[in-house]
Amino acid sequence: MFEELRRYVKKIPKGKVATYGQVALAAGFPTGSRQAAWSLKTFDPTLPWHRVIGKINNRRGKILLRGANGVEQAQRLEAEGVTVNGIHIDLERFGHVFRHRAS
DNA sequence: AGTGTGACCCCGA
DNA sequence: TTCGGGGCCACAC
Repeated sequence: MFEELRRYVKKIPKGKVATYGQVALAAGFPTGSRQAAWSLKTFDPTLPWHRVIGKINNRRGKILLRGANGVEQAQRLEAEGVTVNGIHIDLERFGHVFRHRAS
C-alpha cells in the first residue's frame, strides 16, 4: 500500500502540489488519506514529500507539517515556483490532477 | 482484541 | 476565516 502511495507521490511534477486525499484516491485508497501522510513521514529523500499538502476547502491547500519541517516545506515549494501564502496554497493554480482516476 | 495517535477530510457554527 | 466534532485507516503498545 505504501509503495503504491509513494509511487503516485513521485508522479507529482515539479512546481505542482497534490493533497493527501488526492494521492490516496489516485493510488486506489479512497479513504486512505491518513495513510498517505503516514507513508511520507519517513522523509524519504527520493520522494518529493514537500509537494503533498492538506486540503482546506475545495480550492485551497495548507501546510500541515509543524515546526521546522513546515518551514522547510514552504521554502522548497517556493524554490520550485509555488506561491505559498503564509501556509496556504492555491490549488486551482498549483494543484496537480492525476489522470488515472480523473474527477 | 482494545486503546491511543496521526503531515487527513468534510461539515456545521 | 477559524474551531470542534465525527468518521476514517494503519501502526504501536
